[in-house]
Amino acid sequence: MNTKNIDTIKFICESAENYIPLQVKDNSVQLIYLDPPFFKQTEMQMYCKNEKTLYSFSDKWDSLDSYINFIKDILIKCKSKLSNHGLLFLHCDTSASHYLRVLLDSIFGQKNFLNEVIWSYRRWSNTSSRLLESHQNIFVYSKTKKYKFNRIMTEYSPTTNVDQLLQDRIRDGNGVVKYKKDENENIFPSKLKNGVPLRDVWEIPFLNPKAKERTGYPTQKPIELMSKIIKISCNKGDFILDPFCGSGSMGIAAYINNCKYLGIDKNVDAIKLCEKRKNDYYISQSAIKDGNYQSFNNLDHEIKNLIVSVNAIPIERNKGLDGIYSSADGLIGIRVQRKNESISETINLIERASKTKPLLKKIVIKTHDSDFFEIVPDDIIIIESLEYKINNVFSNCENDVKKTSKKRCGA
Amino acid sequence: MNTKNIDTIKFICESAENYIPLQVKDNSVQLIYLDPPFFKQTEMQMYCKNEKTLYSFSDKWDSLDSYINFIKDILIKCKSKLSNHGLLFLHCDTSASHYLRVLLDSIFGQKNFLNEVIWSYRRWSNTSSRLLESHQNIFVYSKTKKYKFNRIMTEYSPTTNVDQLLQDRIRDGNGVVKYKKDENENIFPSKLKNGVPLRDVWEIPFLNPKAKERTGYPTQKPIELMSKIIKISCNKGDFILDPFCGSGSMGIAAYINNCKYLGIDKNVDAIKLCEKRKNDYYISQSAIKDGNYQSFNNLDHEIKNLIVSVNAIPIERNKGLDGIYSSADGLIGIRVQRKNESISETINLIERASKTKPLLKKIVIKTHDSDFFEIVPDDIIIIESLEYKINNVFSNCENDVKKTSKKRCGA
DNA sequence: TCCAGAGATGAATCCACCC
DNA sequence: GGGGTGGATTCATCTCTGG
Repeated sequence: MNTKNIDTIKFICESAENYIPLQVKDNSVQLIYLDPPFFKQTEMQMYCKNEKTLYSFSDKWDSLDSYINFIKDILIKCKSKLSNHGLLFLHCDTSASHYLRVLLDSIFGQKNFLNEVIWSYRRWSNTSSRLLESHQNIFVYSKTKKYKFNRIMTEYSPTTNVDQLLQDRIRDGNGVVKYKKDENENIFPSKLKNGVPLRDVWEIPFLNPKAKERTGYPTQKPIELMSKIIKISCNKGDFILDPFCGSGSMGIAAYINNCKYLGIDKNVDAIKLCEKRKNDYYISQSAIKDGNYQSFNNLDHEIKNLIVSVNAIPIERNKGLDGIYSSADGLIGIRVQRKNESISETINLIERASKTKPLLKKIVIKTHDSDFFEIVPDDIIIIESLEYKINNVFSNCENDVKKTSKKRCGA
Repeated sequence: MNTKNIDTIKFICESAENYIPLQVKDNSVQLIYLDPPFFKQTEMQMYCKNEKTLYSFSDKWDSLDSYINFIKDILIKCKSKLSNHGLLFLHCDTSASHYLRVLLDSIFGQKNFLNEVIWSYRRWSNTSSRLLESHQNIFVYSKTKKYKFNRIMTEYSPTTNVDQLLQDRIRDGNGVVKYKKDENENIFPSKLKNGVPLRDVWEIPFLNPKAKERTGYPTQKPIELMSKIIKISCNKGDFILDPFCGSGSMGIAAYINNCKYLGIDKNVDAIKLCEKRKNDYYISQSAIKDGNYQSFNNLDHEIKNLIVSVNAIPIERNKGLDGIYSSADGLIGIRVQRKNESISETINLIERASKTKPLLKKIVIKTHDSDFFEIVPDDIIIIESLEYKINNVFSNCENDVKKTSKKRCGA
């Protein structure tokens, strides 16, 4: 039984600063999500082939002041619409986050600051003379101290001590925490724990350029991120206001989470896109996050260590290839012989994997004795692993000693 | 040969704002790391059982203004000491990060902002009606555009397509990137690859209350974090200034990374602790070894891995001996040739170290070419390291090619 | 000094191909 | 045919060069 109602998701083409004061009821909004231009001082644009549309908006400003004043106006108008139980999320990045938060402090009060959420992601990149920017900031403020905040629990860290979860604890006379026991040294099972509270750093994949979820709108946010914000702040039926709705990701998330929603954007193309998406949306599954992708597990720890120790690049995605060594004169492929693999199998695997690859040579690292490969191809070089060689020294020494003692016996 | 010198690590008990203008030379500092009170409006304290000392400092302020003015004074004094190539790192948390960054903008200029580093960690805590705070912010500014920034490369994502790393690409007429091919559809091998630039979000474990590295000082920072900051901004011998040195973690990291260092703190107990930590070689050693800090001491780590991987016992405190293998019939010593060590030095070292030890054989692992040792003692076995052999594969290839072309010439 | 345009780059998704 | 494997692609960043 689908209780969702698409009619509670609305998109309006208007200026937020004009529309909100007139059309939204005071104190009626549970969640305000603001994703304004970030003060990048550039024109944001992207051509969408499917739609044959050039989506664009301007993020160029005369000055920081004019940008801040623009946001200030909207924030003040938003505040009066926010319910006393409601939360406001302002999404920005390092470009102007500090000025925006000073502004938020002045409008909502320092005491109503709740969190700085860090949306952290890994993304394609290029070398640069600074660190690769791979996070955005989301500030969370409430209007009053009576705000609603859904506690979301996450899984325990793998290093958590099991006893902590299973046994009740108590403070002894000296204030030291001990496991609680009765006079017969029986432990007390603890009340059911339900996990660790949600952190303020969120690792959520950035929308990949090839992701189906992509609409072609610049700065599109992942639905997974929007959904997390809703889960914290809203129950079913709550009203969400999104004054810079862009491609409408928050609207889709609102629909999924059974919330009412109003998205506003002054860009006609954006609103057209939102309406289209409302009827036909797609959420990409992150293959790497789900751990479904077997090919990523090719390298176990030992082999990866070995590859890294010789300054080669580990390759996790290809079956017959463990690493690439990048020398001044060309690229060399490496494969390490596996435990249950004969050397001829190893050679076959790397040969197959590198058939189409411009590798100058291929190195096979022999880790143990197995069969003898009579015809080793020209471009294959077999090298014995250090472990293999040292172990051989050890066993040879032992043989020597045995020989010696035999002689002694014989003498 | 140990080039580290503990005398270049200095701790001073003084007020930074008084000491710095008088005692530090203008434009002389490569890295200024500031870890001031965070404006928590509370007394920070922690009782250390071992030392029987209550470490504490006040983070209470009359007003935000008085806090900001205090920091402003220090920042201005620091700026004049910073070299034109230098970097300043200001460590803070959400309490006042925005006001601090506005201040930094005003002193260093918006254009000299480089990064906001997010130090992200998992931490135990009770549930609360907000998200669990689990990050701190570090702002990076330069004094001029001529700053020095060491590019640190990290591993490629496991999902990266190998072909991308192996083949050259080119933009076609429509600006679309394609693999480069000649008229015969032959691909072009790509240039040397060296990884992905370091991100601005750093996942580094928080010092848990039981960690050996813990000194008992509140707000103590992990050496791994300090070391990363140094690696970005400093070369060997560079000068680091730390006006709020606290427990002295940056000093230890400076020592590990061969940098000169001046730490200042007005708290007597803090400076006493720093001095103790500096002289207690064991503490700093354990800090390096116990925390999975592969990054500081790659060689040590690699060698230890190697020793363990062949089921030998690593020897930590002996100059000439890295490991001992215990065979049924006797003991075998192992030493790995160090970077600045000739093979004869390596052999001499292990010979000297094992003079009084009942070793059946000694294994020397050759990592690079140096001198040729004509008379190798009977009980020494020289084995080439994997990295050495892989490096040599290529020069052998080149020799082959040369031989072939010689033949061709001759023909 | 600043801007425009070209060149490089890699995460990870989609999808073609192969057994 | 279906599941696994890997090839090609997209595009937001950064660098560099020339006007």
